[in-house]
Amino acid sequence: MASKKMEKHNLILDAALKVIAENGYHNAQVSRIAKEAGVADGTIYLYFKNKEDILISLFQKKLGDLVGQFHSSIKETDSADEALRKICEIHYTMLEQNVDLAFVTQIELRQSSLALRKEIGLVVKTYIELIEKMLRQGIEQGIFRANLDVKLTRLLVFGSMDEVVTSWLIAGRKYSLTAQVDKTVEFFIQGLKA
Amino acid sequence: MASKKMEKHNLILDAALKVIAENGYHNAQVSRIAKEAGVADGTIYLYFKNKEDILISLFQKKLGDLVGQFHSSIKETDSADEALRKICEIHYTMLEQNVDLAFVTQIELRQSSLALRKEIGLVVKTYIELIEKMLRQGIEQGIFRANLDVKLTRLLVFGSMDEVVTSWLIAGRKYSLTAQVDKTVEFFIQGLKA
Amino acid sequence: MASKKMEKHNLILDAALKVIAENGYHNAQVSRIAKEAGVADGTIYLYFKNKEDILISLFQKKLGDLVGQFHSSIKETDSADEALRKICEIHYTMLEQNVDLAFVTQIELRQSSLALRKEIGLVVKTYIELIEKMLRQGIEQGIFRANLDVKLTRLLVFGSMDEVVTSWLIAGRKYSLTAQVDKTVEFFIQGLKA
Amino acid sequence: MASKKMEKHNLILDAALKVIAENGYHNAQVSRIAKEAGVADGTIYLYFKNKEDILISLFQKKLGDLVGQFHSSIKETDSADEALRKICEIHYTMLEQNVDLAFVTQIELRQSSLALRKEIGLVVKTYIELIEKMLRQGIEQGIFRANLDVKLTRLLVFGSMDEVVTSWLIAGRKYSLTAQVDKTVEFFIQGLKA
DNA sequence: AATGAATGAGAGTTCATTCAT
DNA sequence: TATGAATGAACTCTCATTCAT
Repeated sequence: MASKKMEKHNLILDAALKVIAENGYHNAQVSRIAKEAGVADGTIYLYFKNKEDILISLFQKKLGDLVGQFHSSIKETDSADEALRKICEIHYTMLEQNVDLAFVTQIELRQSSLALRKEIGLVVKTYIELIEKMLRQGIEQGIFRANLDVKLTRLLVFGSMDEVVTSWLIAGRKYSLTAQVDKTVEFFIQGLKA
Repeated sequence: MASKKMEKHNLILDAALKVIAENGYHNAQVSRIAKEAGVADGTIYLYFKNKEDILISLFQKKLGDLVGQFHSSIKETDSADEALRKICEIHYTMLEQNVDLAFVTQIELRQSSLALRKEIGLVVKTYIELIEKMLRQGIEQGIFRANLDVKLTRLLVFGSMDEVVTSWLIAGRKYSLTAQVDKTVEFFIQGLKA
Repeated sequence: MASKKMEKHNLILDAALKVIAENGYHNAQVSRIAKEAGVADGTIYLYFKNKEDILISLFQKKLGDLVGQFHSSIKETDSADEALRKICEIHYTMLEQNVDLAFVTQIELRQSSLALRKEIGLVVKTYIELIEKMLRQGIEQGIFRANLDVKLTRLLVFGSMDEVVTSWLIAGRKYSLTAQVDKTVEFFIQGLKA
Repeated sequence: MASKKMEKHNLILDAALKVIAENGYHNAQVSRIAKEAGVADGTIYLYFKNKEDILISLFQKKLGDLVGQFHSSIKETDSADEALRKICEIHYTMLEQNVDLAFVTQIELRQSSLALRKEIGLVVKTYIELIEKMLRQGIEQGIFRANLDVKLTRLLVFGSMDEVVTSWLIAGRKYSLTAQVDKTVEFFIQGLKA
């Protein structure tokens, strides 16, 4: 029962992801999503409160999955630099492997309503706090500088990776995103200094 | 003649900036901008092709002014680390001093159409190339690592600063953005390493 | 068999009355009535042709009951003025004692479709004919004026009482409706004349 | 200027009256009213806040005109029975001469939303208060019984006439409404008594 | 007999853009 | 140049009804 309900729920979310990725946020009409999912327009509203609810659910689920990946991949026993590498690796790899998701999260959903962007903010916050935790561990482990402002640095780290992904998408995915992990991590750890 | 035309042109752009900052992108109707500018709706179309053209012009002009600031502030003779500091300082200070502009560029205009975002991309690209130039100089001057991937690193640097500004806005501007310059630059130069 | 069928039939009608009284005609969705009756949406359609059929049945049954009351209360041997008093008394008392029914008949069902209002008209007609009969008897008994236009007067009598009930409901039932019987009947019989 | 604006305002109101009278309240779509008025759908919203606003304006204006008729026709010097006759005469005659208006006020607008019905109530109240004033004068003049409950009686008088008009409409306007004035007034004044 | 998930037609409203003045 | 009244396409959501189980 519950699984059957969830099945159609996911069916609609997947359809929404595809439609937004292909047509852009502003051309993702409910009727188009319904058609892509193979259900009637009204059926959408049996599973979602309104259009915004679809988008919020989409973001929460897909990005929640992503954040889940981080949590399950990074062990407490990892050294902070290993953890940092894993974070960057998962971040780049996952989005490279799910281009639709990447487009939707990096480009399309950013055009959305205030309410949606607030929800997005909440999910992103979880991720940013994961980065912060990693930074704190690095300081405790003596691997990272003790005078780091972790609240600021977590933004610098997240913002860097986020910009790299967006730029890769906009430029047309002409190179491997995953191949940028090493250099990105090296920048974080070593900085620019000769 | 031409200057009179430019006067009203600017009048409309300033009105657009104010209206978007106050009401958000999705509530910035042409009629509202016209009212704020003190002209009739139709007059807008004597100076701009369509609504998108207003926004593109707005971004080009305001952000162009900003990029101009960078070019005039940074001298060829600056050492790369001095240049990097200036870049970050101007970036943070200018946006802290122009909150309307900050909101519009960081939050509101990102909800816009593909065409606008492409235009934004062009202006931002100029800035990113300035960062790249600074990085190259640093390498030549032996201040920055020779093995830097400048195409990647320029994104890491820009993305970091961009995220810090956005986060500062969303969080409600509860602290000084300019006060983050030192730690930001130190992160870029020293990295995380203990 | 038949009684079992009627049981659920009535169950649904009672649910409809309650739902309309509580939520108003425009918020009395079939699904809400089904829920109140404790049956599935589809079950409704085993007992009623469509939504309008529920409402028509509701009105016919409930108002039919009311009209039945009149017929059983008024004896052939009553003098016309006694009969008139009984009619008014039952009219006011029954609706005062069944506020839900009063709201539904006086306020909510009047917003309904043409077809329903025609059906309502038929039931009301029976009542109006009862009033007419009473008037004829009064004339025969020499109690009422011989030159009365009974077709017109029955409307004047019904319309008066109907308006009093509606006004009492709209004003918030702040006084006793039954207490208006004496003065109403006196108006009918004596008129305004000093 | 103002008159030009009012012209179109009235144009739309007249179109609404016609469309509602011809198609019924529930088939009076905004697009249909616009077409009847010979304007674009959007133009409607330059003159009215929303659909309900059209209907409220319609009722206020048309019924306001009617109530105005009463006030201008009835002189202070009229004896109460003359005034009563005038009220009934205007009531019946005006609606007989404006069948569209009669249909809309007696039948269609009663199916409308709560907000509209509240507005209708306000206009009707003015009329009912006029009836009350006439009754009070009759008592003062010694023409009407001193023991009349004017608050109740005004409803009896209004309800009677209202029902006669509605019945005349529903029955298909097969007889003259104006011809009912004499007998209606006689009923009010003399009552049923032989 | 009973269920309830699925259907899909239908309508009010906004707002960028035009064009007669 | 400037106006601003008029345009009309486009889209979300509701809910009575159906039908496979």
